[in-house]
Amino acid sequence: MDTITIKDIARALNISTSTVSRALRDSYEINPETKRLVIEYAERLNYHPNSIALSLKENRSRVIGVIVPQIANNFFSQAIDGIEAIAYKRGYHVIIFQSQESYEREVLTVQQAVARKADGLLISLASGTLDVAYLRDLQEKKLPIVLFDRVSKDLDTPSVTADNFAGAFAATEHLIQTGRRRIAHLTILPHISITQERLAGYRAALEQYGLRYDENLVRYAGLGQYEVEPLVDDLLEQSPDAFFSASDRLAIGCLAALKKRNVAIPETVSLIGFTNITVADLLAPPMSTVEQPAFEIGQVAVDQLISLIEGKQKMPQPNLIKLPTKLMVRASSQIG
Amino acid sequence: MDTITIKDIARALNISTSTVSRALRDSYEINPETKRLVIEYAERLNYHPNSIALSLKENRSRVIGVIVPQIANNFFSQAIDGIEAIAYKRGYHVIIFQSQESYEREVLTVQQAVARKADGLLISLASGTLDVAYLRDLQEKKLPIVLFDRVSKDLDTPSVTADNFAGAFAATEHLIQTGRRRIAHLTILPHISITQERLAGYRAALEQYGLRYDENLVRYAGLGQYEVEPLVDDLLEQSPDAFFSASDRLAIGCLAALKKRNVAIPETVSLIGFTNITVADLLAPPMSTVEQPAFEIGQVAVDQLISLIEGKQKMPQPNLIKLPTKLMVRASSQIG
DNA sequence: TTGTAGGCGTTATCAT
DNA sequence: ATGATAACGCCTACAA
Repeated sequence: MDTITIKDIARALNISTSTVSRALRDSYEINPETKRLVIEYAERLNYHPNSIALSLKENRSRVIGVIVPQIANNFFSQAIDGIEAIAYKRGYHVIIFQSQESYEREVLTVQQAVARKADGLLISLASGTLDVAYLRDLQEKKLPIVLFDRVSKDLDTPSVTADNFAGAFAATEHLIQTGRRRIAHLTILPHISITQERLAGYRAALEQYGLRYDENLVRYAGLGQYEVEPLVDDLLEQSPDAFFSASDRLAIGCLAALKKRNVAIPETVSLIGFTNITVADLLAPPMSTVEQPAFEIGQVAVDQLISLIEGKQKMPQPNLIKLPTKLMVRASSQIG
Repeated sequence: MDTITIKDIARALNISTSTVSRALRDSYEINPETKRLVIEYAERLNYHPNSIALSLKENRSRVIGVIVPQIANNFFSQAIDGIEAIAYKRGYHVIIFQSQESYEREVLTVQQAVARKADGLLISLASGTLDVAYLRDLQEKKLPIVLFDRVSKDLDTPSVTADNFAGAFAATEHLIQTGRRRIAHLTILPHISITQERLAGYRAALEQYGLRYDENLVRYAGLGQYEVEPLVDDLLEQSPDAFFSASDRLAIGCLAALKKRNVAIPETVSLIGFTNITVADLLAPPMSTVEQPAFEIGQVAVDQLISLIEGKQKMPQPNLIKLPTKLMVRASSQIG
């Protein structure tokens, strides 16, 4: 694509590039007449400064690298929405990378983001990532990094998540208060941060209400499409009277499995809902949800990152920012 | 972030930057010993060439600008997934922009993408976009552009969509074949390409089966959250015996409205389904779907774009590429 | 086989 | 008020 540069303007107007540059930047030490001439001509030719040249000169790209396990996921696409909205307003653009839940790909894409000279990184860790040493290295090289959603306590950097503990507590408590006693918990990969926080919330609620924690009522689903059904079958053998699922995908899979088996339990299913679609309203019987503020998590995370990048970290922010979840009770019937 | 450059290596090894450059690019005209030295040292320091400097030099960024109405949308996030996957493999990165369904924002973001020196643009038009003249201008300046999903016949450039006509035809035909005669069509904004294609498919199917097209059975929903219910009410006054909805959002909204009103029609609802979630399986009564290949649309579109960028447009490709949809019959009962 | 110089587009510094 | 020059990091003629 042919573009016009400051040189073209200089040549056409028989002045030097420095004058053009100054005129365009509205320097005070320039003849108003020259200024007018330059600006008019530039507008007529639709001149825009070459941001690549600027990046090279200023040694910063105004690009934020975002690394997520996968884009095609309600939670992450909403988070990216929030990220893009704020980044745009503050003069940054967003390059998206997918780690595909793989540690190796994550390392590669982070390298790529660094090679692209991203000014900072916004990362939600892949489920395969157990070791964040490679991020610590980058941090020591002064690369601003902010984690969101899937965070790690092994990296001392601002991290933004939903309050998964409180959300899981509220969900479990709700089920207990409507009379359930054997609450099954269907969740995702055991070692990632959000799973552990949710599990802790679930356990805390059980404990507070004097219910015993039974690990037979907990199942961890991998990433496969067809993993949910057998797990639900497993859990059914424990005769639960409620399900608490840790994600949309699991909740829907769980409901589908129950429906297929014609089991009457789902009246009591609850889940961490990432979306605000009205699907939950449609499901019969209805299901309560815990809504995660995905959009806001993205916004806060990118705000943190830009503060780091621009060295504005004014007040010493708490390192782990937890955004509130919201329990949405769609329907509930007392039992027992 | 402090990075090491070719200069650092040159200084450390007491050679010139050109030698370092050549050694790293594995030039044949270089002393194997020097080469080894340079490469070893570079690896030890984890040297990576500055892609911004490269972009400036080569006058290309290896960045693809993607402009979508919104990211947090099943269809678009799946398409972006496909785009990112292919782009990554071919050495490109993806910068995401949202037009928020607004023409003005679209123009702005396209400008930004151009200012960012994107090598090419992948655009799904905002519903507010009626005039693509500004894109034609860019095209004349040799900027490669590919449209996908929401395309425009006013721009002569490769365009990739689902075969909306065939999909709508199949959906309507399915409903007719199971005995419906008054098929309501709930669709989106009237002027965008996909709406028109779907409407045409709907009409063609009616015609083929000797049913009269009745515009009272068609309603156009805007972008608002709460627009669907009143439209459904409207349609109910026409006593339809089936619904054909043009999107997930509409189908779900429609089902929810029907359920709320305790209307027994939904047994026959069908929709263009963008997702492969099992929600459809859960809904009672079940609903058939027409699946759109969002991921593949993204893949094909970016492939087209990269071909344009790299000037490889070997065979004169057909300008409008339509990818097949798939009718998924979840359940159907004959009536009448 | 290696070094020197120029240029990609821009701006800051130092003249004039 | 304006111009010449150098520099950001890299590559590549051209020279040695």
